[in-house]
Amino acid sequence: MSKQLPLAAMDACCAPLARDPLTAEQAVELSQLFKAMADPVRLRLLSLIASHAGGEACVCDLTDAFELTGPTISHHLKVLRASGLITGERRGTWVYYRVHPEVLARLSAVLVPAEPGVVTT
Amino acid sequence: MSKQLPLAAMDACCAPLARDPLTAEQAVELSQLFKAMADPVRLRLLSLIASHAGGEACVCDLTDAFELTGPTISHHLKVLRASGLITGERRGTWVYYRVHPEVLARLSAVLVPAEPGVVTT
DNA sequence: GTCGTGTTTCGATAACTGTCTATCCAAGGA
DNA sequence: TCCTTGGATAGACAGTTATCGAAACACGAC
Repeated sequence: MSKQLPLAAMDACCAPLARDPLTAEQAVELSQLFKAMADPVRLRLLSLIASHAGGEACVCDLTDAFELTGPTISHHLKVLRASGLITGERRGTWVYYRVHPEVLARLSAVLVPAEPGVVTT
Repeated sequence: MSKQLPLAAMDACCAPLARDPLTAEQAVELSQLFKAMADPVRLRLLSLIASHAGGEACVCDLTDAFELTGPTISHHLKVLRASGLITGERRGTWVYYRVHPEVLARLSAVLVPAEPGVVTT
């Protein structure tokens, strides 16, 4: 895409939390992602985008789902974008957002608890 | 340590973010969990506890891993406890913490991205 | 070019968060 | 009993964040 995501998202650690202690660096990177999701509005935005048909949604769809002003929605989208969770692309009048599945997958993998049966390769 | 976890953690939604849009309620519950993890220190604490031999760690081990004062560590542990991610138990002189694997598993499941094979149109 | 719709940025304010010091409680040993 | 150690609580401070209204910007239609 363009110039978003110069950052932590892709370098975030992979080993599950419960297998090895996080380094301070990994913890900082991960915490930035979690912080981006630590807001009900942003979680719903993320979910709306991720679950939208075609894998993308325009801001006009998103603002209708909330009782918040446009600027506020834009702010939350910016936070999500800065964290690398989503990307935005302008096509004509509207801006379309889509999620970065790899980042979600990575977070999901990190949170997998230590199951006695699970042997990681 | 009486009864922590009277709350959201166990009711938090299960369907992956990317499959169905979160309701406002689900988003609030999930955001509380993510907020608890949206801090490098708390992430490392969680990781230290989860990855510790026996599945539990005492506070004395945890404080040594940081350059923070005892009360600060205690504060972060309290946040994690209040969110339902960990439980603490006093045994004699020391307090031992362990994670709630179900909560981690649930979060992990929620973050699983939409699988390319499962197309919802 | 101008106009209108949609989106972002700016500036301000209120609320929240992380950290500290000081203090207090619980358990164990002299 | 008193004293020491491990851990939690209380209160305060600085830095950050969420939200808004107003203004500015980008694009398409005309």
